[in-house]
Amino acid sequence: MGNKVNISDEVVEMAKLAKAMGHPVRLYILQKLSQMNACCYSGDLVDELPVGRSTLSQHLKELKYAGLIQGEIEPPYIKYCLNKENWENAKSMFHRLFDESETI
Amino acid sequence: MGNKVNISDEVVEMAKLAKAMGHPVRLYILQKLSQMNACCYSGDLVDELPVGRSTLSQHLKELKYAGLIQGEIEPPYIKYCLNKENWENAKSMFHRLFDESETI
DNA sequence: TTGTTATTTCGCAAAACAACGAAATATATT
DNA sequence: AATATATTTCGTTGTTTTGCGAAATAACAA
Repeated sequence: MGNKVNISDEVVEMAKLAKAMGHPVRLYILQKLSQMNACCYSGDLVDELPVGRSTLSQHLKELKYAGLIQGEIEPPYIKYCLNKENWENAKSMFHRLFDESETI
Repeated sequence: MGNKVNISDEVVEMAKLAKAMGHPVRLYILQKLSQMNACCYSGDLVDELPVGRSTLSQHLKELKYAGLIQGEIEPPYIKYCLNKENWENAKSMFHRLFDESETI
């Protein structure tokens, strides 16, 4: 009894993605970037979002850490875009999760 | 300038769902429940997951709070299942997010 | 009533998160 | 060299999360 299962790497990885998506500001950014393959600058975001520069920077850092976005230096700006490969991967993981629930 | 946007209710709601999914134990539970419309008992889970009873209970509480699962009292057990309506809603929100990124 | 089983709530400690302003960095311009 | 712009890092503060064991609850059985 009590044979502990070990949680699969996929579940751990997906939980990390979900956690990164689990804040309104971060999800807003992802939504924005996912629309028509847009990219944006930290300065654009700080103008439209109700958080300060340093706070926004932290959120961007977390999205980067989770692998969902990437920043290209484009002096004097940093251009942020989705990390497409990882985004596609995230998409298929969430797809799998929700499609397993299909009533057959 | 700096006309702050207000983050839509949908984004706030979806962030709440993502947050609830953002822990390996909770995601494991959701995955399990989503497979073939299964339900389970807290006792089953505590046997297979590497957390104590009270900790597991907290995780179940959070999933309930987010609306993703529901518990039916079935003495002496409590049977946990997905909250199908909200699960379908979550599914379509995540779908929308990821499908906006389609390269057209 | 006393005990048993399944689960939750409480109280606590440690860690992580969210937010801010000030200072630092990096790159261009004067 | 000094200044300006865009962004990040640092230090701090208050809040939330995660985890545990002990005690509480709820339903049933002896």
